[in-house]
Amino acid sequence: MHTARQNEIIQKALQLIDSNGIQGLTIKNLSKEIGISEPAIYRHFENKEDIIMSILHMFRQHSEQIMIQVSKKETVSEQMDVLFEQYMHSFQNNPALVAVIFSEELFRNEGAQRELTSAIIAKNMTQVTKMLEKGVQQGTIRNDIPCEHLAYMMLGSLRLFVKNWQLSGFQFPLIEKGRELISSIKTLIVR
Amino acid sequence: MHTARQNEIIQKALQLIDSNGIQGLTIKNLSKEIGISEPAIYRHFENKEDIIMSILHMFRQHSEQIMIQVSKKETVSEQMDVLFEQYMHSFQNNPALVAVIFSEELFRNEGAQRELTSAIIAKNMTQVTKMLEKGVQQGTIRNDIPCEHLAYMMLGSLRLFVKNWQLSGFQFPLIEKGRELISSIKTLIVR
DNA sequence: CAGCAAAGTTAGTAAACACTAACAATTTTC
DNA sequence: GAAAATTGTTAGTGTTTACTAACTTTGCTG
Repeated sequence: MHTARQNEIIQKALQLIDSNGIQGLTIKNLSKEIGISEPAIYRHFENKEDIIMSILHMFRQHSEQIMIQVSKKETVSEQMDVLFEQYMHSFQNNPALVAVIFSEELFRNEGAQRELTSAIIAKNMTQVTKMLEKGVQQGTIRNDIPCEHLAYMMLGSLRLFVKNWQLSGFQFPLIEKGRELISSIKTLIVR
Repeated sequence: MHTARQNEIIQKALQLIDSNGIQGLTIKNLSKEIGISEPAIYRHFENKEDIIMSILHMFRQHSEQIMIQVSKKETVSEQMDVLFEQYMHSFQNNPALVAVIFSEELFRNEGAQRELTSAIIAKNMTQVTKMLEKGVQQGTIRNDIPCEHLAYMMLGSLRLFVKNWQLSGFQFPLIEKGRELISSIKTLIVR
């Protein structure tokens, strides 16, 4: 789908956003980071909007990949483990990705960015909610609380947790602490 | 502390960020919104950075005010109610505030912004964690889960919930649905 | 190895950006 | 009600922004 250079540009763009926010993503910074001239960027992407949309598409694809892995597991308990584990590994391997899970805040300009962003989040919430509902049906998840609320807690705490990891300057072991967090969540909602 | 015009500028700046992200906050937009010329802005704030810092200070003060209200309640259960209730009312009255609770994503430029932002979030987490720990000591909060994890769930779900409200275009009744969410959380962690 | 497409360059554009200088109106103060 | 401070204006600064035109280098292909 993308050439090597295009992937390089997407990755560097992500890192620029990660370290300086959306305002850090300029064509100048990007070309400097990669080591080519500004106009060379336009040999690979039509415009800046195109780069941002590619970042969002990449993240969506990434999320979908995780959900595929999740759906391979049979019990909801295992699915929750895989969901967390996969996300934690993604962030560990590519810390710049943390910037994108909060993309709602970043990409509020263009209509297209906005819509894609909303869609990704909504899909995430829906999928997790459905996963939990299946658990309720199977009798493995407690049934006295709306699954939407459980999904808020799962995804909300995951997001805040990862954000704190970033704000701390990646000071604590993400995967290890992440396992402890999901374990706590499971204690609360698995029966 | 601030003059009427300064407060007006802060509020409009907040609204600009809310509707178009941090990139929507320009002196031109701001002056247009208020109905004065660009240089007139500089009669009230030294520079743009100054405006942004004032937004953050306002939000910090706002949060502190809420925590004061919270600390007036005796039981942790009541404190949780007040915490949620106060935040929900704040967002209901001033939806633009939603943009600021995710300020970590917005203000990643300057060192000063970054630090203040991190400090606000860290303080929030610490205060809620301590509140829950007191509950554990009093025997009202379950003691089989680290309070830090409970704080992640409380604040994380609150954030994601409010964000969804914003993304939905304020379609659902925030306060009502918020009460349901905190009720669910309490079912899980109050014993 | 000629031909050609892909990927790079330098030099430039217009628009937007934060901000300033100089002056004018308005309001406050004594 | 004059002096002074405050708050506004118009016109401009230099810098940064995304992006383009025109030309050159690189690397692959028949």
